[in-house]
Amino acid sequence: MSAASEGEKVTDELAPASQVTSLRDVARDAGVSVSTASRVLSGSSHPVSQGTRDKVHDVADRLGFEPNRLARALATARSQTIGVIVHDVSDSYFAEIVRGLEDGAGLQDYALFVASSDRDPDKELALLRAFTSHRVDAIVLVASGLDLDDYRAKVEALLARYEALGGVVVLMSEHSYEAPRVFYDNRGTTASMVKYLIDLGHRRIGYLTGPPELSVTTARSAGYHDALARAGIEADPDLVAGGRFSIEGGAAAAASLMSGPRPTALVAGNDLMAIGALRRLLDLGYQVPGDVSVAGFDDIEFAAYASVPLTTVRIPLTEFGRRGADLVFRLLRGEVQSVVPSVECELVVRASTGPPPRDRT
Amino acid sequence: MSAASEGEKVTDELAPASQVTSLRDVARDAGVSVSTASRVLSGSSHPVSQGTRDKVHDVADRLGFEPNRLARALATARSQTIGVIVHDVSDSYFAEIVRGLEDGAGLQDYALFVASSDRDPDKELALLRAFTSHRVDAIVLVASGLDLDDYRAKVEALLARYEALGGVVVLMSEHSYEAPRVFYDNRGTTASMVKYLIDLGHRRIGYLTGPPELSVTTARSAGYHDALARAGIEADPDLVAGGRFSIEGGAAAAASLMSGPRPTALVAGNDLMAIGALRRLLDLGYQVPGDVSVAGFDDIEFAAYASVPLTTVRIPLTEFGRRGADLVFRLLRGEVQSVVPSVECELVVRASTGPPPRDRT
DNA sequence: CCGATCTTGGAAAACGGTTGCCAAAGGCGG
DNA sequence: CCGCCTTTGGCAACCGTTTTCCAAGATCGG
Repeated sequence: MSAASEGEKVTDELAPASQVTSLRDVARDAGVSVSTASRVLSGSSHPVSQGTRDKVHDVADRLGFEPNRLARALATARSQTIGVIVHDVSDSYFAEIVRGLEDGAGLQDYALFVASSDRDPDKELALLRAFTSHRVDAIVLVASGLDLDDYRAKVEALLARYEALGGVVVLMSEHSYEAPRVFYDNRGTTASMVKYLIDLGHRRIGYLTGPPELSVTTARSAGYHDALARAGIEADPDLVAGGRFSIEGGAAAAASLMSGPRPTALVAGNDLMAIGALRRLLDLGYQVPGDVSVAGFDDIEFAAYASVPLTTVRIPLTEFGRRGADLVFRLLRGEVQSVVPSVECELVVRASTGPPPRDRT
Repeated sequence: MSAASEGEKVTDELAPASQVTSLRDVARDAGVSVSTASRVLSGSSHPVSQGTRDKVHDVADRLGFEPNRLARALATARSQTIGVIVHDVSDSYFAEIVRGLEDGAGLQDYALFVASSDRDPDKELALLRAFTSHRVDAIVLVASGLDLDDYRAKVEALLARYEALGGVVVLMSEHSYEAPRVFYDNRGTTASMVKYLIDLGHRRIGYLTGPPELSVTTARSAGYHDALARAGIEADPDLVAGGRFSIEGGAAAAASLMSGPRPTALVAGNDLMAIGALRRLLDLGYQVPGDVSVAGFDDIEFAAYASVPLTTVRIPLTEFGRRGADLVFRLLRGEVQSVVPSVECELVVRASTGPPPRDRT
């Protein structure tokens, strides 16, 4: 029977080889050309009859076909990806923003690359290069810019090259580079926080500031000085202590201020610092807000659950992220050139602030 | 002079067109073939003389050439990307793990796609499909599996298809799918937390459990029951209250338990729930740990800074993430088939737990 | 001084899609 | 019944790399 097996050649059914199913397979099975299959599956505007259309879809479903986006990207020059650079994803501020970006991107079937720069210039440059190499359709910088000259020049060169390639850049923080951005008012909002404390009666207000090289540090602490100036209070340099934008940074800065000029209120550059300050003050035996008031900035989710519920400035972080994504897509569609949508912030008064203690004006 | 301009044809210098510079440009400028340029720039093992090598590198640098990874991926079937699915990036538990994954991936020049599934089966399936489509080299599931039958079947089908494509799957949570995973002991560790409270003298210990359909919920609450059984304490179903794995979920569950069976200690399914419970208990006028002790699980960064510093189980989240990345690469290199590296957890005792109140055994 | 061996570099075929251009077929009015 | 227009679908080039296969030149022992 099956003796002369050698001769038989079933050319047609030969080698599906358990390989990944490609458009070619779908086309073959559906009895159409690859072009037609592509047009059906990729939502092209080229007309294809309903019958053919159904046939192709059926086969694609049956075969579990998943178009290779790498190939598609190569052909269309659109990768359907966005690169996001944050300082640290595990920092709630950034994590919440990323969440918003992700939601916005997901709606358009875009995927998000997320990377942390750790405020390291070299790492940031490397990330920029990597994203360029991956041909992301947009780069979103939510990490604040660094005020370092040669770093700035390099970033600008890289971003320019990236944009020349057709990429879109969106800024979500203070940055020297010129690009469309979505923002909120760091300076003005910090000023209103400080004014709020002044109105409560505080005169010796300390400020816990972030790393000096971050652009956002500059903006926020400018707000602190604005408010003091407007109230006619002379700024005392000793009332400002710096540290990293972290819990430990805040704790250390608070401790140093308390062992020195003894302010009646502390405004922190962000919630993390405020939370650290709070804990340290309590550990040192101070009452909050009885002896000293503490205020933060950002309103991360935990602000309300800190040692003492924190008075802070509410930035709608997730919404902010979503706005970022929206801006990206509007730019990709060529709808806008450089709008600057902003997001409103508001003071959230919780338990950590109150009037200054009686015994010391 | 330049009258008969039509005729002149400068074929050579015609249209650089300010386009993106490709390998072809580099090759042309360096006076070598595209293949040679590729070999130099992509670290191929094919021998190329040092002279040629230098020439190519020089030109590449001068032109600011960034290889198109999409094209490279298409040719090599390696995209140098990893897809990560978490429940929610803005949840510290996941954010810290993602950070570890990112660090590990970055070391190998891999980029990370991060997406949140929100515990929504459909969304999770869509993400799986999207990652497949983007041809990520690995998919890491850090979101816990859902115990829903037809969802499970679909996930398994999708993952199988993905693996058939050459992809690697790594699990970082309780999941029914069979794949290499890195884990920690949810059940045993919860049991030791509960035992710790029993040893402190507690007998009526409440448990704040997560959503029943999550595999991790099952594992952790099993640990709670193990410890009770071992101590010969009869489990009281009324001492278990469920809720979402969130601050609000914990607050609500705690409130319901206190208005009912009045436990002397509360063990939460995770830190978020514990933080919510803590706040609510304080608001209701209870002393923690005077009236009731509270314990969490995970040791997210904020655990130490909650309303009362939280006793909890420390999972080295960032390290855990890094292990996940390591496993991915070992699998990609074909070094291992299915190891199950684990990470050690330890009890961290802070201020939120103590002996039960005197007046009630 | 010659064939064999090593180096080095190029041509061309993938990888898996998209799309401009063209042709076949079907529908239509005259 | 015929020529023309409109659908519909196929061919083939292209996106930017990698890699296989091959050839030319250099090196070298005999």
